[in-house]
Amino acid sequence: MPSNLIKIESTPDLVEQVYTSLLDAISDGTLPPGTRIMQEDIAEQLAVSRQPVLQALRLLRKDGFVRDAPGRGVLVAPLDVTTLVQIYQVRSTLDALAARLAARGRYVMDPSLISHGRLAARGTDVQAMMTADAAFHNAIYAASGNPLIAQTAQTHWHHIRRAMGAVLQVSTMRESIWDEHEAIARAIAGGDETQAETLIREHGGDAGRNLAHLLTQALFKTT
Amino acid sequence: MPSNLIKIESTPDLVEQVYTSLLDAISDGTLPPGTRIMQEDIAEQLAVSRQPVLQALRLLRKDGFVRDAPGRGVLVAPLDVTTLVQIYQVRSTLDALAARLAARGRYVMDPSLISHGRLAARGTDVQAMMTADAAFHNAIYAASGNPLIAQTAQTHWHHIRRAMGAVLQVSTMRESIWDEHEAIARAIAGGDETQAETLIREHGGDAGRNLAHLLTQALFKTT
DNA sequence: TAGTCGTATTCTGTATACAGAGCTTAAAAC
DNA sequence: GTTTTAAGCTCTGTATACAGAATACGACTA
Repeated sequence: MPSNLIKIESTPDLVEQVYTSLLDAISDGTLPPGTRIMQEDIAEQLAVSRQPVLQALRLLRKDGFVRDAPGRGVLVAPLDVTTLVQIYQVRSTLDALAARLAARGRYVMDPSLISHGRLAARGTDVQAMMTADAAFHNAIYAASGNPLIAQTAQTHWHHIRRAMGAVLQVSTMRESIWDEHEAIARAIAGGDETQAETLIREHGGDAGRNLAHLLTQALFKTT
Repeated sequence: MPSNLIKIESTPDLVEQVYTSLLDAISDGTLPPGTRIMQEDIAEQLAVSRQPVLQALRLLRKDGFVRDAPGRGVLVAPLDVTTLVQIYQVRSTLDALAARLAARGRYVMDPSLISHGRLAARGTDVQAMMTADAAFHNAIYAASGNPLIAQTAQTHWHHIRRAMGAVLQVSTMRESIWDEHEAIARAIAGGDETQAETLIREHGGDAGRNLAHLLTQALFKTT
């Protein structure tokens, strides 16, 4: 029996659902930093018992999205610039590793990733810009052949998305980053590991400094 | 009231205890790869209910120490060389980042870390060797000022420890690595970021290749 | 009026109870 | 004898129940 059937593995798993639901709410700002989270509230809103909520919160705590408020349950983790800079440091490094590995394999990227990105960058849909950016970087992670990179970066991505949402500035996603992306893709396809690594490291450094700067301003403004 | 009392914060937290207990057992080989884990067994052995065990297993799954065996609960993750190489890739990269940051701060390492390491390397206590090695690298992580690095590396450390246990070879920890360590420490103290990064990257690459090689042999031998 | 003690409420973490899904085994049919 | 089907068992995931800890509020005292 050849059977090219797709494996079925959609176990609903309430914990997983609660996890993604809360993660989305935290990432997109529905649950702002500092919000106190009570298990019972969440459970009621999602129409499940407290049990899956408890477990999901524990996972979120491990990822740094919520933190303990001893005696008062958990809080949505505050957004601070220091943490963001640290995340960017690690992310840029992993990006560099992924780019090097992808270049070693002379990975040729789908050109539509870049053209779509340019298109989004010229528009006003911030959501689309972020999606295109993520797609570009995810392609490199996948090409690296090391799933650990993608997995780690995925978590970072949500943190960054949260910071971006707080900044609200479209300028974060200027179109010139797609020139950088294109250069990176070229270096990878050409097998120039050093060049690819250098370019993506600068790229990440710029993005990190930029976002940190904007976030600082945003936090000052509201204070 | 001056009160120099130590802050009390030892919440026993059964989940945490079960987590570390299981993690230790997996890391040191008490629970070998492929072992089937049943919640009820663990709960009974640790004299807790199934609830904390369930949550601890979920955390371990997120870290990659156990994996789903649909319909049969969870299994201790198998040890395969590919995964180990991937872990070393990420770990080496993070080490390089940490070394660069530490060098930027011209961090001067406690010399006893190295002298103790040399002492351990000359002995036969494998446990002591691994502890000394971990202490050296952790010092660099701490000096980097980026807690995210230490946190991620901590998980990797347990994976590596597991592989080392399977290899059982003392030669893994040859004394010459402490020459490398010393050179790294010197580069960091001298503020030579590039040198520190290069050295620790080679160091990690060597260690990774070496361990992967030994693990391959060990796995073949038992098969 | 201010401070301190006590009580009540609230929320978490753990234990027990329940229901569903999958595997195993045994029996029956071809 | 082999294959298929059905029943029983086992194990997980979720819900409910229970107990402990911390906070907040109110009353009492100085």
